[in-house]
Amino acid sequence: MTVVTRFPPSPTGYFHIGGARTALFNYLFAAHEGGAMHLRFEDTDTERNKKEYEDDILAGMRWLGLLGKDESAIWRQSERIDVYRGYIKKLIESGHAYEAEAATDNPDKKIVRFKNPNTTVTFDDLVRGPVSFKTEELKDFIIARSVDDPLYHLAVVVDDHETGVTHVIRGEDHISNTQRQILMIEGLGFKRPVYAHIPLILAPDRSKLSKRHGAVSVNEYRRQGFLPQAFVNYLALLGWNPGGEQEVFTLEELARAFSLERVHKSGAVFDTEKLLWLNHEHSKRLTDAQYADLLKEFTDADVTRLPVALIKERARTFGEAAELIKSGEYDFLSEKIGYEPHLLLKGAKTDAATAAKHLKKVAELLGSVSEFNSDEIKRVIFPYATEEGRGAVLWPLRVALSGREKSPDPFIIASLIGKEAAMRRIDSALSHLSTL
RNA sequence: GGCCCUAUCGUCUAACGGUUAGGACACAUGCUUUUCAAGCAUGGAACCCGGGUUCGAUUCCCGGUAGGGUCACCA
Repeated sequence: MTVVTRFPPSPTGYFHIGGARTALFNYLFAAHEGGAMHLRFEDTDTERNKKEYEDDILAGMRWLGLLGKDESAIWRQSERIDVYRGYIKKLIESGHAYEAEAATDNPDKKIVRFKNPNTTVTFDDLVRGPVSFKTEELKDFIIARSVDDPLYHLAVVVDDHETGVTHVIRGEDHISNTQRQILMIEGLGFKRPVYAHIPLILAPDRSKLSKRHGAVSVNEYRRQGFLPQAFVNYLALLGWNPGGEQEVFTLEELARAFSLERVHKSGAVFDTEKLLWLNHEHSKRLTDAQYADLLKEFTDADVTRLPVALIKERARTFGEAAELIKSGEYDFLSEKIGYEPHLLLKGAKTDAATAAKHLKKVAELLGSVSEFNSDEIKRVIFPYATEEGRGAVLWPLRVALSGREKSPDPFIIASLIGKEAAMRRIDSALSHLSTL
C-alpha cells in the first residue's frame, strides 16, 4: 500500500508556524514511506477566503521545500461542489442524513444534518493509542448549508477518500473532529484512514500560539533571514526526536529518520533562541559563496567585498548579518575609519608615548612579513606583543586598523586590508597619538 | 461546565522497572589572539502530588492537581 498524506490548509490566514509543522510531518512521513503528500485548499467558507492567503501558503511551502515539482496536483474544494453534492445526496438517500429547516434567515434553504447513530467511536491514533468518544453529544450535526454548499467535515471525508489518503496527520485540535468524520466515513462506506494527532506548538506562556506572541507567520521568519533548512529542522524537533543525539539535520536526513512512533503527546513551546542557534549552525555549514549569494537579498552592501567567513561566524541570521554590516562592523574594509584619538588608549592600559613606541615597532615588523596572511602576521607580531604586554600593543594596533572599540582581531583585519593600508593606518594613528 | 488529551531541568528532549536521571538551547564562571563574538572547559538546574502493583517505580494502574484542546449553517 502506498502511503498518501495530505496538507489541507484553509486560506483564511497567513501561513503560520503550526501549519508549517503539520505540513512538515505529513511530508516527512510520506517521504520516509516512499509515498506522497497532497496539498488541497479547504475553501468551502467563501466568506473568509482570500487569494492573498493562498499565495502566502504556497510561497511558504515552496520556501520550506515541502512542495514537489508538480504543483498541478494542488486543487481547491470550491471547485468540486458537484462531487460533494453527489455524496450528500447519497447520504440522504441511504437514510444517513436528512434535510432540515435552517435556523436563521434563509427560509427557502434546507440545511443537511447527519443522522447520529448515537454510538461509540474508537480509533487507534498512531501517536496517542486508542481514543474513543460517545457520539451522543454531537446530536444530528450539520454537514452542509445546503445540498450545494458542503461544510468542512463532509468535504474532508470525501476528498480523503477520493484521493486515496491513507494517513491523516494533523494537529491535536482536530482530535474531537475525528468522531464526526468517522461517522460519515461509515455512512458512506469508505475505508477509514489511519489517524495521527500531533501535539500543538505553544507560546512561552504555554497558551496556544497566536499573533500576540510575536512572529507566527512563516514568511516573517523568511524576511528576518532564517534559512528554510534550519526552520524545518527546528520544527521537526518540536514534538519529535530521532532518538540519537544529533540535532542538526537536513530535510533529507529528517525524512530518513522520521517515524510517527517517536512523536510526542504533549505540546511544545516554540523557543526562538534555539531556532536562532540552529539557524547559525546551518549558516556555518554553507560555503562562503552560498552564504554570500543568499546574503545579497538582505543588504545593499556589495557582498563580494565583505568578509563573508567572518560574518557567517558571527551572525545567526541574515537579518543579524545585515545589522552588523549596517552598524559599521566591516567599515575597516574601506578607507573611512574615523575615530576619536582617545580610543587608541582606552583599553591599552598604557600612555600615548608607549603606545606610539609599540606601533612603530609593529609597523617595522609588518614590513618584514612577506606572506601577508593573518597567520604570518600573527607569527611575527605576537611574540613582541607577549613580551611588551598584549593589551599595550594589540589594543592600539586594533584600533588603528579598525577605528572601532569592537572588531575582529588585528591580524585578520591587517590581512584583509593589505600591507600598505595597514601601514598607512598605523602612521595616521601615530599622528593622532602625538596630539594626546 | 461536558467530552477528549497531556504531565522529566526555565525551554526542546533521552530513558521504554534497577542510571551519579543523559544531551541540546539559555544562564553562570573560567580559558583562549587579556575588544566584541565564536570556540573550548566547568557549573547550577528536572522526574506535579497521593495511593496502589512490584524485591524495586520517573517508568505500569487508579485518583487528585495543573495545563491544553474542543464543544459553529469556521476550518
